[in-house]
Amino acid sequence: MPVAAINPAPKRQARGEARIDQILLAAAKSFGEQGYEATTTNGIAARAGISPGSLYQFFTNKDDIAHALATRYMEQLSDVQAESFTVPEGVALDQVVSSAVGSIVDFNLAHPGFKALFARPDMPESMRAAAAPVNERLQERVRDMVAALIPALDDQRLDVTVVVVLHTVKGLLPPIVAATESMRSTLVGELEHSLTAYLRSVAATAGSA
Amino acid sequence: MPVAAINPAPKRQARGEARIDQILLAAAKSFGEQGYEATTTNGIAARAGISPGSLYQFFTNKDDIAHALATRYMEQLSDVQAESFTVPEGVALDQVVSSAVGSIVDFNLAHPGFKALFARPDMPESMRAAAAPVNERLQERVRDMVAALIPALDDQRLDVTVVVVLHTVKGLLPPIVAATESMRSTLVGELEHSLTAYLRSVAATAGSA
DNA sequence: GCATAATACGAGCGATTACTCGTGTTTGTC
DNA sequence: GACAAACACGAGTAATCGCTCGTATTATGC
Repeated sequence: MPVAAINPAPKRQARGEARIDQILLAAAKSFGEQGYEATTTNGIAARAGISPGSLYQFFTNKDDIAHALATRYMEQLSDVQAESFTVPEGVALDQVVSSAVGSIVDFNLAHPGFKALFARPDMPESMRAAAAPVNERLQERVRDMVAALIPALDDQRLDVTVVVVLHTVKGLLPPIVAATESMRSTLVGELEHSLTAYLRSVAATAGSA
Repeated sequence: MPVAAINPAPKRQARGEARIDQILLAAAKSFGEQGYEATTTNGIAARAGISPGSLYQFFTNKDDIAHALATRYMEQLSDVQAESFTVPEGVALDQVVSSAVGSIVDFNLAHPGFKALFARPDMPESMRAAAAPVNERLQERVRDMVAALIPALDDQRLDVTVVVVLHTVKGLLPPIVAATESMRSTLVGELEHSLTAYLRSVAATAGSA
């Protein structure tokens, strides 16, 4: 006989799928506004317009919500990155950087909870696990992008460069998201400026190793 | 008659001063390891080797501990910055950057709680208030440094440049602190590389506005 | 030595929070 | 329409945490 499923996954009805969407949306807003710890599950339920009990029919605990949110972000990010992170041959470095930075910033603006899963240094262990796939995915994409831009880089230098690029973006996302619209575009431009200057400099010294 | 002091500050004995040091040290370690929210006041007390009641004879609440820690960091930072952030005339840009980055990294390694007050984007409001003076102080220093390095920058461009520099460092501090020693020096070098490339690029376009 | 203030203790209080459970309602299937 | 499964509710529970308070000990000034 087959091992009995501990949690026989219920067959979701359309109502249930809609509830899940509401819950994840409410959670994303709360995470983005107050951070993970300060967000209460009862608060998420209230914001989603349901009772605490209903929330726990779709998610086993608070971490599970963060995990589901991260998974969803990862899927949506894949779509965005498929367009904006590929490097067509013969395109200037600053255009590639601009495209990638733009898509990440837009994604953060459209998904307010994202930065809580991506740009935060000291998360509780449980949440770090939930956010890990998102970070790995981003790292791979940035790695491919940098490798395409600067083919002369050996693997070690490539790794270090990816860390610098990724964490530079992480560091600047909070002020960018918090800024007013005009200030935001200034900051985005300056982030692109910084990354471009760095990558050009890396490229200039890549061959002479 | 004078207004009665609500909290007549007790005259600290040598014992009391020593306790305060123990408490702040324990708090710094806990904040650095687990973050602010996950750190419990009873945990700080236990780590400091005292009872919860004793802790509250020196601090009115948890925020007060963070505030005192921030104040202490600010004083110690002033000493460090006085040496390493001043820009002697005729010194190369990359040397100034290297000195400043080195001092900030060393400070973080020596004071494990610092990054919880400096490099974290989504803190609770109460803690943001405690950390604000530290951030302002750093901002001023970086501003002075950049202004000395690139005198041609107008005020607006200067502000933006400072934000980029400061948040780039913020973003890279977590991986730098977490890295092993050899990886750490590589990352520090690369952070200096990035900042230098960016500032040189800013300097190159500063006159043509 | 004596009075006063500072330091020390730790059990426990009040508030908060993640999560449960008993019960009732809606939806899909035949 | 009948049955089961999915959905919904919200008061309640157990555990945690910041903080208090009554009491005991140690240091200081005279």
